[in-house]
Amino acid sequence: MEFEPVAPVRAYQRVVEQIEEAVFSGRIKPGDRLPSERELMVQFDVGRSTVREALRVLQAAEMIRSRPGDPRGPEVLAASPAALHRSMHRLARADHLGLSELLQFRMVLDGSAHLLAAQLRTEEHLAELDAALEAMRAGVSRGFAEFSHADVAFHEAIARATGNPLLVISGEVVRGVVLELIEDKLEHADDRTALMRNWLTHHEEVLEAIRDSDGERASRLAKQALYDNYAEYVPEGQRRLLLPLLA
Amino acid sequence: MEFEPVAPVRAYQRVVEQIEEAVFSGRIKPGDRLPSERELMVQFDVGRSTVREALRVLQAAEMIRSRPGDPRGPEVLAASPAALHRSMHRLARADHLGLSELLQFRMVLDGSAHLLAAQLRTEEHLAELDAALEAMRAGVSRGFAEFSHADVAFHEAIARATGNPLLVISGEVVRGVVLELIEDKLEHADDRTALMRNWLTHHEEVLEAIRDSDGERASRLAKQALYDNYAEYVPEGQRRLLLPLLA
DNA sequence: ACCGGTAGACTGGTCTGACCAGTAAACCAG
DNA sequence: CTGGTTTACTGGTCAGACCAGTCTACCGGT
Repeated sequence: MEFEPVAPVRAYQRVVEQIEEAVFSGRIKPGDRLPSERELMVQFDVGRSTVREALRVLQAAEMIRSRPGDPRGPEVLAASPAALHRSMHRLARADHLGLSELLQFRMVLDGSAHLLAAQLRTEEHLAELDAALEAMRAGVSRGFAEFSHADVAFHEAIARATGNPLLVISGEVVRGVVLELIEDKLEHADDRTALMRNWLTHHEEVLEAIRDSDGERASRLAKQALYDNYAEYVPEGQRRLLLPLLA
Repeated sequence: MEFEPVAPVRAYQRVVEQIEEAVFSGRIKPGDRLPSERELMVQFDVGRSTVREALRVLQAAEMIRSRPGDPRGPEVLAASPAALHRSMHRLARADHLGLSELLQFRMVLDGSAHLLAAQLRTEEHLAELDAALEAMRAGVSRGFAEFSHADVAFHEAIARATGNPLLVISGEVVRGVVLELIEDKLEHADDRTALMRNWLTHHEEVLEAIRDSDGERASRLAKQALYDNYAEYVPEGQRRLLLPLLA
């Protein structure tokens, strides 16, 4: 005989669930407005503080935004990776997530994204990638920040070429967290110009593979480049975790 | 000249920041207790509703937990992947993703997880997988729900064998959302016993490959099985999105 | 006809004070 | 020493109030 721990369901929690459900089911779409707090408290038959705590939770999840004075009520936001980014960042900060795991995950995502992008890309995607690469070339002489920005745009363009929002978002998030973990180390790198030129040639090779629809090559190049550029920051004992992905 | 949008900082937000800071900096450790709400409201010099909204935000981020009646106050929790899980789940559900995208992503994740698991698994992992497989065998005769439960356990064991929490969590989330999308179709499948036997043999093959440390084979088997079992539910025109992953 | 200012009716943000059900620890009777 | 009971708290919820801010619709001046 198995029992479960009993925990009362808080009123604010039930309010959250109902609103969440309405968003998930599509009954409420991004851009729509929720009724005002005073109206919600009538509809849910709870006090205003309960409504407000529910809205706070939804706001923390980046699902709504409310502004005082706006007579249209709280705005329902489009799904955004911000909350995901925050929680992943917190985990990394608490040492529950090391660079090796993040890098491993990024190699998985980027590798697959390159593979898929090479086979599914359209001419528009290629043009977008060309533009991003051009921006990177220009960025070399305009400082590391600018270059890094263009680099991110290139990777996002590849993810978009797969047509899969999950790959776009997870890639974006994990890339961001990795950068936050090692940005100080990159800041103090000796030869940043050589570094940038390195990355540039690598991206050119990748783009060529994608243009040739050679997914296998693009994927291998991407994973290898990640390893080559970041493995030095991974504790030695954990580098073997990354090797199986390079085979 | 660049200006930034001006937004007033809410009182509850400043409370959140201070508590967050104390946790991140280590001044407050997991297991510690926060002062009671009534105590916090004098320390921060704000009303109780403000304190409560701040605590709600922290609770939504899985950083604290509070229980009515506990005179020791709200408990500070250790960082846990639960928040990551929730935000990823929300994202996956709110984005109104199609089965093709979810399945594509799952093939990516499962494929890599199998590859890594095969090379990194220990004897403990193998024992765990053996147990899960045994539970699946028993489940065949005990109904679909039971079988499905054991199946999930098997996949989670593989993900855990990679040692990467990100693979575990994203796998869990995507698998869950996929199931939500097609569970009704599975419920009404004609020959569920044959279906279960099919899956069982497939899992046996996978486990063998993992035991042999043959990551390539395990990965290929996993992706192929996903395609074989789920592609029929994917709209025809979108199946080509999945094919590049089978190469 | 247009425009700028203004009045009013809202909004969310915050505070106060109250009540309840629940917990835990100290107390007390057996 | 044990088992109930008291007591002083806790968080959860509600009601009501005030404020600063924002829209909107109206209105008077040009």
